[in-house]
Amino acid sequence: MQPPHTPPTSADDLLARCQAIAGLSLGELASLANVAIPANLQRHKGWPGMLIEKWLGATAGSKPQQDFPELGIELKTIPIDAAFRPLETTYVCYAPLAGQTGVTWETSNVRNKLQQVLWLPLEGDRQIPLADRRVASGFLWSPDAAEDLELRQDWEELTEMIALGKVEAITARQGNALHIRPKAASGKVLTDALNEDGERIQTRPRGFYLRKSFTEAILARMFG
DNA sequence: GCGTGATCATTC
DNA sequence: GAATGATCACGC
Repeated sequence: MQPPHTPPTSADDLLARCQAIAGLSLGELASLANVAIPANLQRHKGWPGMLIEKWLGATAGSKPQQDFPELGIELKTIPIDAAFRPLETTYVCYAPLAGQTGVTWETSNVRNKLQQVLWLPLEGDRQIPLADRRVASGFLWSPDAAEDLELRQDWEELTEMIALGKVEAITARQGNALHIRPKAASGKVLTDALNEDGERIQTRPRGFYLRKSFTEAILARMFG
C-alpha cells in the first residue's frame, strides 16, 4: 500500500481512502510513505496532520482554503483519548484583525472552513509512543442548524469586538463553541490591528479554535 | 509575516 | 487536571 498520487475525485473516494488507513498506526503509515518518524511532537506539532494529508491525497501547501477545494471538504485530524474524547482544541483559521468590513457569518472564513469537515481522529495520548498511535475511522460532518447558530453567535461576538478595536480585551474564555487564542511562531510576531480610537496598533496574531466540548459532542454522536 | 499543520507548557 | 496563552516547523 502506498499514498495516492492524485486528489480524491469524490467524497466517496475520499472516504474509501480513509477506510483504507483506518486502524493503522502512524508508524506504519509513515514507513509505507517513506516519511521519517520524529521521536515526539515537541518540535513537529503538525506532523500527524501532514502525514494524513499525504495519505488522503490533499494538495500540499498552505492555501487559506479547504484541503479538498474541488469537493468543498476540509480535513481535520483530531487527537483523542481512549474514550474518543478530544485531547486538544481544533484550529480553524486566522482571525482577521485589521479592517475587515462587510464580512458576515455567511461569508466568513470560519463558516467556509467548517461547512464540511472530514474528521480523522487519532490516538493522541502522550503515553502512547507516536509510532504506535492508531488512526480511527474518518467521517464527514457538517454543522446542523443548532451548531451553526452556536458558531455564528460566538463568531459575531468576537468579530464585533475586533471591529470595535477591542482585540486586546478578547480572552480565550469567551465563546461557547468557538474562541480566539494567539496563533504565531512566537510572542515576537506582530500584526496590524485597530484600537478603540481606530488607530493602528501592533498585536499578536490570533486564530479561531473550536473548543473541546464542541468537538467532543461531534465525536460522541459518531462513536458514542 | 501569513497561513498551513497543530501541540506544548505554564497558569489557573 | 484542564484550559489558556505560547510556541514549533515549513513554504512562500
